[in-house]
Amino acid sequence: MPQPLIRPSDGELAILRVLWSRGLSTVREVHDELLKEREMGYTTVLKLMQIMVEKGLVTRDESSRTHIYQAAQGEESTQSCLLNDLLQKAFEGSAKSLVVRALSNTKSSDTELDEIQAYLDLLKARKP
Amino acid sequence: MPQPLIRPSDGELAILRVLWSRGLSTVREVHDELLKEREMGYTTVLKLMQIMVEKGLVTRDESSRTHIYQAAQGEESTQSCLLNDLLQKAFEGSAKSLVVRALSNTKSSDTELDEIQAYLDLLKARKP
DNA sequence: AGTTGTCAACGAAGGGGTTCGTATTTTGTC
DNA sequence: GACAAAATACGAACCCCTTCGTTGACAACT
Repeated sequence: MPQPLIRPSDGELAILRVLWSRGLSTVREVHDELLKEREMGYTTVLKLMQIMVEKGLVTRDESSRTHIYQAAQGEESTQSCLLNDLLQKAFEGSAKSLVVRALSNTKSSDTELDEIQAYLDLLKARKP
Repeated sequence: MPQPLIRPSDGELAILRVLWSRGLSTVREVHDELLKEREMGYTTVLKLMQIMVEKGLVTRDESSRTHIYQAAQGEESTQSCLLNDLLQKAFEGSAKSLVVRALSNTKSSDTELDEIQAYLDLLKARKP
């Protein structure tokens, strides 16, 4: 069976972002990283990460005094989860609508457009 | 200046969906529509819509006894708002990542892929 | 006129997320 | 060993969202 795939809250997502980019990390390391974006207490991050353990969003190694955390689900899986949620709730399940809206929204570079194009071609080629 | 553009919650979004598709509606009409999807009390919808008035998500005509509501912001603006939010929080602002993830996620029909393709071409053509 | 039905308004309660202060335990230093 | 620093654990508080029961006003019907 596939993973449970839990939809993280905003605060949890901020922590996951740090874990994805840093890999194995302590609470202090995550806190230091988050401080670069906004002010928040150390225990706030700690509490959040403890809850995330219970939810299964992260795992931790408790063998040493300072616990070491890591994300339990990958960045791509989580992105898919959040995207699917938004897709159903705001786009009636139409991926096309979502993609077009996303493209019209932001100024993408030519390079990016080309990469999307390439991916589209790949998808089409795969079809029978 | 552009509209404030408020990010609706899940419950609010469900109501907005009804208002977008129905146009001017009473609380009862919205409630009846939502009942098709899931069970919920009339006053629950009423309360939500009252709060949405305060937030500016909907407007209402109170001239008659049964108030008549309508969405204050368009569907597309709201989609953009939600999409931008997700873009920043889960995709580091990269529209390309988001689009690719969305495409890889869902089985889009050939027709849809073609439409996306056409939109891509349009975007490219607009570039200098 | 009285009863029944519909509606808006209000308040309260519960759950989840976020924040942080405090207490406790462990580690390291003098 | 005493003291300071660092980490975890715990619990409380707050806010937002959601849900609904109750109340009071208005309307319609008999």
